[in-house]
Amino acid sequence: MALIESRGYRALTMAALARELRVSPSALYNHVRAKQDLLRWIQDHVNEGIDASGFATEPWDVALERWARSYRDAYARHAPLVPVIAVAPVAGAAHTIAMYERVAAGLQAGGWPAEAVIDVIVAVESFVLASALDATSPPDIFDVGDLAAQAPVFAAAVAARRAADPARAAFDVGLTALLDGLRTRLARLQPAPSGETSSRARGVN
Amino acid sequence: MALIESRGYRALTMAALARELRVSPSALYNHVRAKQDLLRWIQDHVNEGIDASGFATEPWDVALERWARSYRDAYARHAPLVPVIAVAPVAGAAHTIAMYERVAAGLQAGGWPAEAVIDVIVAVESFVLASALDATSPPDIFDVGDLAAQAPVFAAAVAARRAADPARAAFDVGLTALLDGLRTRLARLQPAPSGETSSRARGVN
DNA sequence: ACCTGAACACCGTTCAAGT
DNA sequence: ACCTGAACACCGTTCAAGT
Repeated sequence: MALIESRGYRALTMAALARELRVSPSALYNHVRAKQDLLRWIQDHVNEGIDASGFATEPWDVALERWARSYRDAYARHAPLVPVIAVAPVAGAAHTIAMYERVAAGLQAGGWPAEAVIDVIVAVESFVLASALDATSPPDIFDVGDLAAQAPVFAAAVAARRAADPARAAFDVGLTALLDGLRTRLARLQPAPSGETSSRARGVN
Repeated sequence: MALIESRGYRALTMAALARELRVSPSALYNHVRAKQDLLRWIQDHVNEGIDASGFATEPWDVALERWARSYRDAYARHAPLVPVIAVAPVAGAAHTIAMYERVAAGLQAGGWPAEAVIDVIVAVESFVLASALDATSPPDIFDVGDLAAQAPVFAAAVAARRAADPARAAFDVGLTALLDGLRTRLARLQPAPSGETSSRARGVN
């Protein structure tokens, strides 16, 4: 059905979708209560393609990094869904729930206490989703224009930033820092494990 | 002019604004090229209220934390602007540029190299904006409904999460980790300073 | 159970015409 | 320079009527 959004989200209108399916717009409301339902359906489909496989085999931090990168790349291609996700409840979205189950199980196996698991997921997810949005922003977004004189340090910093993919560079800085900080937090949360370093601790399973 | 959005963003329609100003809708287009202009104007106004004062007096990490908290709280009250910010160029928005100037100057004075400053800002800002969006999400967003059997670990983790303000708890976890990781990165970037600890280093000015 | 066709209540925006 | 009024080209959604 909705495999046909190859023409961007701005064109994803109920009338256009109906035309694609050679059906009248009102017919869609036999399969969907509102457009919001359709977007949640697409979201669940996108989430099915996110790589959460590492949580079954790798240390939690390695798996979390792989998941975060896969998550960001997926939503960089589906940026208009980002504001939807923030509000849409997860109930009924089977693939989405399956993804969260893998992440939660991996974190808990890695030593995170149950009451902290969701906070970690939400924190990483927040950073990931906004970074996906950032990846779609115009490259000249930080050009100060004729106000450069009032912001010399900022303008110079913008000019000094010449990475091939600035949005990815910022994502890398943030993700690395976030993971590093989470490792530190977990290490403080639990007594030092025997033998392994804390960043590689698998915990019980 | 636009001090009158006390009735929420869903009601912020060109027609409603025109009615508020006792003017016809088409008259607005003498002051604004499109609705997007209006939203950027409001954004600049919101940014004026964000606390970036710490960068002139405090160590960079203390100032960054204060800025991030103030930033999140402001946009938790203006969540519909978040998707706009991600795309809207900064040019012409005087207060927004002034804010970035303070942040950039503070980071550079704290020892961050010019070419890394924007990446740090973008990373923190991404996390902040998505957390603001998250703060407006319904509290039952993670209820798995009738799929609980397929996601036992996740469902248990959701149940174990009983903070008074879950969104703020996740924000705290993420911000603390992010700042911690950034301190570590800066310490690795520069040779150990004399006398002070790296987290308190002010650098040159 | 699923469709059509007409209609409704909106959107943002343009443009000729006025003062 | 700034306004009005009418119009345009859309939106998502509802609902009676058909098969």
